Amino acid sequence: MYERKILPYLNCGLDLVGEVLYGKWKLRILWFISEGHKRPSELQRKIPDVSRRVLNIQLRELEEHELVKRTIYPVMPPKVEYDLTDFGETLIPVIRTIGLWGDAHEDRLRDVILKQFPDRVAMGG
Amino acid sequence: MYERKILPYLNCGLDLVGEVLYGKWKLRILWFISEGHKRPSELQRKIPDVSRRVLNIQLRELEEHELVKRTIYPVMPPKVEYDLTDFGETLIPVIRTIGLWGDAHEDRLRDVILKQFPDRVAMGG
DNA sequence: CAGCATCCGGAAAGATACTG
DNA sequence: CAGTATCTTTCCGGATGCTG
Repeated sequence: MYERKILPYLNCGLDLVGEVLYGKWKLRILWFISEGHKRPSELQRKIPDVSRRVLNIQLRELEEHELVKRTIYPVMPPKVEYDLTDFGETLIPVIRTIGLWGDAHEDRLRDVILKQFPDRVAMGG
Repeated sequence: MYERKILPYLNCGLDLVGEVLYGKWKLRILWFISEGHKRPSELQRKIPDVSRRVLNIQLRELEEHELVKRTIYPVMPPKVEYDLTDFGETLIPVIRTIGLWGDAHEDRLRDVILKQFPDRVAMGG
């Protein structure tokens, strides 16, 4: 597990949110789990660009931040499911707001992001 | 200027937002600028934990993403002001939503974040 | 005051191989 | 299927010093 550096700057809600949402895939992970409990393999299928290792790390962090909870079924083969906690549920409207803005401005966002990489391809991952 | 790696995964609004908001201080920078145009030195006074170099870099990125615009006054000593663009303005309600959630859950957030660092101090930056 | 150049430490994320 | 351990790359963010 990575250890984030000391955080003396956490003096406003914005920074605190930034802390728990820090991580390249967390928004999408939370979003998918919000659809209903998900198994790790499902999440990876939904987010194929993330490696299993990083997926696990970010799930662990979300778990430590009490946004998701993990249920382990003692069966063979192993089965694990992730759900949102009640706390995590409260975050979903926020993520939804973010996603809606992103969707509403998708074309422009793609433009301004990709103009930095004129030689690179965006889609087709 | 940093160059982010190739981005084949940008296939939903959530990812796109993550891309333009990626950066430790961008939420707060945008938030402060949304109060009205700000000079770099003002921003640094408001966010003392950020170095001038990083502040400039993130301002540049926000500028490239067309969320803020920079006005240079040809005077001596130099004077520069940052404002939100119209595009940037549309993001403010989103940031506000994020901040409100963070404020509403400030205590709990501080708990879950800091329990990872039992030996460290949170405030007083 | 505004901003850039250079150097640098360390965290985030990726690749691979392995265990239960 | 779920998860960890190790190694490596990328690159974010910080410190300092210089220019206009």
